[in-house]
Amino acid sequence: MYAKVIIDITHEKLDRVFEYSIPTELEGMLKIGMEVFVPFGMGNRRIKGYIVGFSKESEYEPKKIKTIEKIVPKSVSVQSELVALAVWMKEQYGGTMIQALKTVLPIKRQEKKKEKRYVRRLVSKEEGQRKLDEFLQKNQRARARLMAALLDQDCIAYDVLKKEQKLTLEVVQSLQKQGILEILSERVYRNPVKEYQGREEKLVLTEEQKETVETFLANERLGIRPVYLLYGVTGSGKTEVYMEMIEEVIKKGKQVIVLIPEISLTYQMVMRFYKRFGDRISIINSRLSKGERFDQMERVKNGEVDIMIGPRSALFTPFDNLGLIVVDEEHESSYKSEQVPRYHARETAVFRAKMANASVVLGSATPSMEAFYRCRMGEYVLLQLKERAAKQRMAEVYTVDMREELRAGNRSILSGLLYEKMRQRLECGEQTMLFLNRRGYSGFLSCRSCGYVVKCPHCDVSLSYHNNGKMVCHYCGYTTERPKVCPSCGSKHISGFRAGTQQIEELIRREFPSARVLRMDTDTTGGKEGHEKILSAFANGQGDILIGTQMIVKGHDFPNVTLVGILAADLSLYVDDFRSGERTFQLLVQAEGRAGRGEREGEAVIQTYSPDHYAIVHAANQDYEGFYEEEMEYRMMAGYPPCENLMAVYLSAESEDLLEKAAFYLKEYAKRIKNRENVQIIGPSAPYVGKVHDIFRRILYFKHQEYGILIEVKNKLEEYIEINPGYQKVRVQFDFNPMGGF
DNA sequence: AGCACGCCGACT
DNA sequence: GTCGGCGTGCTC
Repeated sequence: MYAKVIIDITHEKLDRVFEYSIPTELEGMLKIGMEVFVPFGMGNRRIKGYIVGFSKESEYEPKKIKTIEKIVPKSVSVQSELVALAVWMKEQYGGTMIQALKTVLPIKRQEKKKEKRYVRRLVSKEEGQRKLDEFLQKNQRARARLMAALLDQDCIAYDVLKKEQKLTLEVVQSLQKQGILEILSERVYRNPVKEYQGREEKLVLTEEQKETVETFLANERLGIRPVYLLYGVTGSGKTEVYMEMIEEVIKKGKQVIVLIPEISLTYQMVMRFYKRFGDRISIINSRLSKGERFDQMERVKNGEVDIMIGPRSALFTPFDNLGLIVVDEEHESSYKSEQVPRYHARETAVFRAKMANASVVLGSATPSMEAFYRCRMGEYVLLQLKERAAKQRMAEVYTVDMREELRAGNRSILSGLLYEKMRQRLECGEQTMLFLNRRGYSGFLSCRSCGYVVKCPHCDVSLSYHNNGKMVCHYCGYTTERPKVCPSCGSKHISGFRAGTQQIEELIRREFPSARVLRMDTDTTGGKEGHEKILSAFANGQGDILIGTQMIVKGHDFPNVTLVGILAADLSLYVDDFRSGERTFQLLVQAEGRAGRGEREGEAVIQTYSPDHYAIVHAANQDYEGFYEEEMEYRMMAGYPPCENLMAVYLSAESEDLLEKAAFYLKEYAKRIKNRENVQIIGPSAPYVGKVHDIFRRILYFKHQEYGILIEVKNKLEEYIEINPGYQKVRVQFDFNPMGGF
């Protein structure tokens, strides 16, 4: 029996499994995920490693195989659980073991050890110069390089030296011995939760909320820990329900992970948890530096934390007694990783919870087709909140057919109805949100005469027009001047499509000169702080109208908003993707849900060119189940998830020729292996964006009812690619049940 | 990452 | 010749 071990040294070259034999005294005691000490290298240094698998036969020369020394004392089982999770992820989503392990154990000792080392010169410039001459004379080139660098700059980061001057630690240490320099290390500890404003008094739950919590608690008492789908309309107080459940779980000494989509990690949300649970919570987000994240993980390991809140990576928090995982807004596409392994945090949460015997609560006002389907199949338990927490009515929704507006002679972006309603709001001092749906759309520049569209020369997408007169590629950042005449036909009639948030802002300012207008999109707001500022300004009543894209739909509660206008509701409908209907429905319902959260009732106006599309009709009626049924029919007919499973294979290469060959042969190979299982193969096709950064891309799709069959196909293809040298220069990635990731 | 091996210039 | 420093390659 041999064990496959990953060595705990962070280095590309060592990023693979090493085989070790198992001594008799450890036979039967070793499990996947355990930490063991192994002899490594010619000096047989004792190094920690992780067991990731076993095999009867060795693939390596048997006489060179060494033996595992022992199990690391009190090696926590947490990590073993996470390594097992990585094994599962590798199998489910493709990629290498290292990639999976790195996802699951993102910041291990590396950060601790690194602590960011600096090298500082101790001797005077003159002394240094003398040393430099001495090194040069002795032909000690590496030392001379180091000395020269230190004369140039008194204090330099060690990794910079290593990279730019190609120096090794040994060289630095020899100068340290001579007293020429010192090695410093720096460590900052910062808790991202800044202020503390006293405890929040527990809100009184509504009957519905109580019932929901009671169901959870009853199961909990019986030790039944299923996956719940908490389907609650917008404003029904799902967070209150989570907090109630969380409190119960941590009372029993267990820990909780709360996943939230990156964009809704608002200050407001964090403070709610903080007020309720104090500093036993920890938050990670992408703005945190690696060191800060490491500190948070240290707090977890020291048992200082019961609740971890964060985006999908928070799922890998090393709790050793996990009791509950909450996935808020489970339908959000940000739960799907865009890097290998392309895991879905919802599914992965369900698996981790199963391993740890914990519950899962998925929450959404517009559940994903997957989650609701699983409820219908009896796999998940449905918990429902049909009413808003303060009994407010849902917004009254009006649909405006923009084609009719045009026929009636209105060429404005605003329909007559929306204009009129906005005017009323301004009069009575209530707020309006204008939501621009521009998913899969950017403000491109086109020629009215010949139809030419200005495109990026490196990527297969149209360039976006920015206010400063520049054209920018959103994929590679390529920037160019806005052409004055059409590069193709020379016509002067080349102009932008007037539908960006900027254009809308200008129009609104013209139409309502007295209104205070705020705008929020990626261009205007410098990162998260900027968003926060604009949102809280609007919440504080420092604006009458807020214009924005997807982002304004999330997070903040705006009690004074009584009107939501949705512009170009159907723009997201015609994206080439089987989820476009679902995504449109979700966007619209979430946007409608912003209206009427306070005391006054809300209204929403949907402007669309396809008022009869079922996604828009059901969104206007705020009828989730109606939408679900109809969407499900389509998915069933077309064989899309969740009825069947879909595996996308993304291929990319610099040479289009090579790429096409690679795709062709991969398909041919797949045909040979899959026949007995009746797997449907589609493609290869060029994706919506066929070229990025001068790298060409193709997609192959595999469809089958059984996820397991697709995994088999994946494993075979991975093997084929590994063996076949023709794929050296072709990147291949697998994406199961994709969410538009290529 | 760390260790050995082999190469190369400098010094005795 | 030998010694010490430096670059390279390997680690089950």
